[in-house]
Amino acid sequence: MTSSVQRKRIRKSPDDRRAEIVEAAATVALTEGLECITLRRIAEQLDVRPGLISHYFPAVEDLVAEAFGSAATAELESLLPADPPDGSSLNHLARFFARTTGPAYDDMSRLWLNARHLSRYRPVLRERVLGQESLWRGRLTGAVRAGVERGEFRTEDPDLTAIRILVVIDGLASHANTGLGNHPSAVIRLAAATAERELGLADGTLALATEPEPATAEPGSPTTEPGSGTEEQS
Amino acid sequence: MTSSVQRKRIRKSPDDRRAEIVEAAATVALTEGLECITLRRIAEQLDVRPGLISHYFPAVEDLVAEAFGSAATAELESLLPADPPDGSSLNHLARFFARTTGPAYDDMSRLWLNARHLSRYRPVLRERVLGQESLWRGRLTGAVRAGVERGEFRTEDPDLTAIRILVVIDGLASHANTGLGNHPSAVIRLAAATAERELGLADGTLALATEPEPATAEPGSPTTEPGSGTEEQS
DNA sequence: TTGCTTATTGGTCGCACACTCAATAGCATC
DNA sequence: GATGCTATTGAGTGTGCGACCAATAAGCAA
Repeated sequence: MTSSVQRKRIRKSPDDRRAEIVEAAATVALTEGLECITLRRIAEQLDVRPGLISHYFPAVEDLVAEAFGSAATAELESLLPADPPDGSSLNHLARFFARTTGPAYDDMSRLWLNARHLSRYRPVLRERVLGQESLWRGRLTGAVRAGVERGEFRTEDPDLTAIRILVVIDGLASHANTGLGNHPSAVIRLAAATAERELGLADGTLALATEPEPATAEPGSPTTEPGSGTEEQS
Repeated sequence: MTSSVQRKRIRKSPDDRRAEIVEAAATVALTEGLECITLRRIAEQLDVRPGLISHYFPAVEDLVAEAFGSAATAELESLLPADPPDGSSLNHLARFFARTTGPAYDDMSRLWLNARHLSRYRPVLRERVLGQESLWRGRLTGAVRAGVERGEFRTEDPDLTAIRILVVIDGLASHANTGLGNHPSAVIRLAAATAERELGLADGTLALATEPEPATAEPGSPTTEPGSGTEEQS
């Protein structure tokens, strides 16, 4: 299935090539899993030879960690932008929950699950996971704190509140590979409900505000590959 | 480094041998991970040849699923015995939380994480995981319902309550491979606190009742972790 | 003791993996 | 157009995996 004969080798700058490799690996990580990031698989995707991947990443584990970091960072940026758009904090969080509990987040749930398990064997990846965890927690804490300062939320400890919300999200994400659709809506809403309770909001507040949005220039992200369908694992 | 020379082959009944294989696989699953269940690894552990494992489990995936099921069932049985001991429902649950949030449960947390991820690629395992999930949920629901009937707990929907508790436990277990020790006690207590809120109990009710126990022949869990005391950084 | 069933072995095959390194060729520079 | 740097290739190493199967021997029954 490679693109026929290898006609001409294309020579790129190390920076470009490296970025290209990481991007390809991140895509594979999201769609097929971190253990599918192999020299052969990534090389095939980029139509180069496996040796080239080795050249840029002498140890595959480093590429795996980099791929996870890249995918997670990108997701967080689209999920909870560093500079909160002018809308209310409530809308900001509502959009966060709409996304994290919807099917659009399934790949990311799977990736977190994947990374957390693989961390058991891969120290470099584990460090990345820890870094991303504190990044996500910090970002959510910031969003909560901003809402508190605006008078929209009410909580004693924004940090603990963020942790409580994330624990619920992680708990729900645990089932990404086993039973997505069979959850009753009361379960799917668990994360938002937790946030509402923690932040002193009325029930359903964080669920309804998703649609009346002034369109913050966030169309379908171009990085999301729906297809591929090929899944194998020996 | 096998136990010296293969002196004499020992012939066992198929049932015994099969049980022995599953038990060994379950041990490996708990201590090293499900992907370490290989023909060679299990054969080495039992001091037999790999071919023998293949003979009893022509497809390794079946052994992996069986090993997970075996380990999970055993754990559940010790965690929430089917026939609740004569003690109060509150004690029953308190012991459950003491165990699930303590380090004694780390291996099991890792195993669940492992199995849930691996379910992505292994259909047979996925079915087992789904089965165990409903088993655990059912058992916890039963414990909750028993407490409600005794007048010790108060909840509208025991099933939903059980799910909410399990989601928190799963969320906490997500971090089994990436720093469980650095959680502040408020986080470790999250599961019990959720149960207390759900069941209409006062704060700390499910944490204190662990020590004044009439000794129900429950070895192995004297580690009443009051808190790891480590600070956290956001 | 002898014979027979079958649990167990030993060996082999094909595959996928990470990693290494000398040889090659793209391309910017002169 | 020639030159030199180096990004890229091709070929090969060794390991571990699941799966397969004919040969072997353990231990029960006759």
